[in-house]
Amino acid sequence: MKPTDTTTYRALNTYTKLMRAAESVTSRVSRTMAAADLTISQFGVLEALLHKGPLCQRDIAAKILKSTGNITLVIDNLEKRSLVRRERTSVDRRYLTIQLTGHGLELIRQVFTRVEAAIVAEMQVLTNDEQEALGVLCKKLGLREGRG
Amino acid sequence: MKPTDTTTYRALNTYTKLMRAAESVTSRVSRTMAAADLTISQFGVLEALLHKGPLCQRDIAAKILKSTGNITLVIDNLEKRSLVRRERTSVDRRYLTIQLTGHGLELIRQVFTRVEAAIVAEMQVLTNDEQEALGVLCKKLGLREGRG
DNA sequence: TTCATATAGTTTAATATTAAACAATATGAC
DNA sequence: GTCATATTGTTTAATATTAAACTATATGAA
Repeated sequence: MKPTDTTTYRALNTYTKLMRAAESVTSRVSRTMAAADLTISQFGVLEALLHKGPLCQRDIAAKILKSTGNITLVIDNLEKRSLVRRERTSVDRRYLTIQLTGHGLELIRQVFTRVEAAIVAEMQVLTNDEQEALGVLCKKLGLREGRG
Repeated sequence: MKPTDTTTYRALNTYTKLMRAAESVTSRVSRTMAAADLTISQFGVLEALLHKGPLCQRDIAAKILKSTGNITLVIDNLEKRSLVRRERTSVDRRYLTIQLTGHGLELIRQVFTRVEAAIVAEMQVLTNDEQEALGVLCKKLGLREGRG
């Protein structure tokens, strides 16, 4: 094999394994969300609100890496279930502040606890050092430019 | 922090970085596919056919981790563009063998070359050893049971 | 043979997702 | 103030995705 081929081969292999791992872990962890009738996006929004407090839709979109159009729909659906509520900001009337309702807070606390446990369980196949190492490597890959 | 908290904290951190890295890399690499008017799924199907030869839809579904219903649609769309064709197997008439057309083969070869280059570029932020290490860690995470 | 069961692929209904066009509001130059 | 430009969120149209019900075919036991 020429050096270029080796390089390509290694890169493709690593890429494939990264993608498989992410999809595999996501699909298992998301079952916990589905059990509470939450999609991954819905969980992402509620979790952002739980840990960051009230946010405008644009910030939520940036946090969960979805389009603002999509966030409008996700919030619509959460609002129908009274898990969040929209509040127009008085300072800048373009903004909507999204807040958890009491019911929403209660739900996301419960579900987050279970999702957290699922994630911990997933990561237990790696030692502490391996987890740290994986984190460092992933961070390097994520650092490049571009949406995402 | 109690030991349990440290464990949880580390697991959540690693999980988040893994997801971010995967989404980030995917979103950049998929631009190369979009430039050829291929979705990630369409590219996945064509690439599977390129490297594994003709496959039935069930095997394709397993390969790209999508439902068989979805594969039906993806193949429909590729067939409309004359990139693949369906052929009923004579041995077992339930199976459809999906084959690349000449046009499809030509396209996926070109696009795969560009996607490959994009992936190599992404991975160049890591040294060879880091890529190998990442591959090993990801493989461990992907090995658990369950869909995906 | 016949019937129960399994498997491949399709269809349907519900939902998710995006890009792009749009409305409402804000900001800043003049 | 006024107008050009930015920004926030919504809508629309096109597509993607899944689960579940369904059709057609195959397999194997009695």
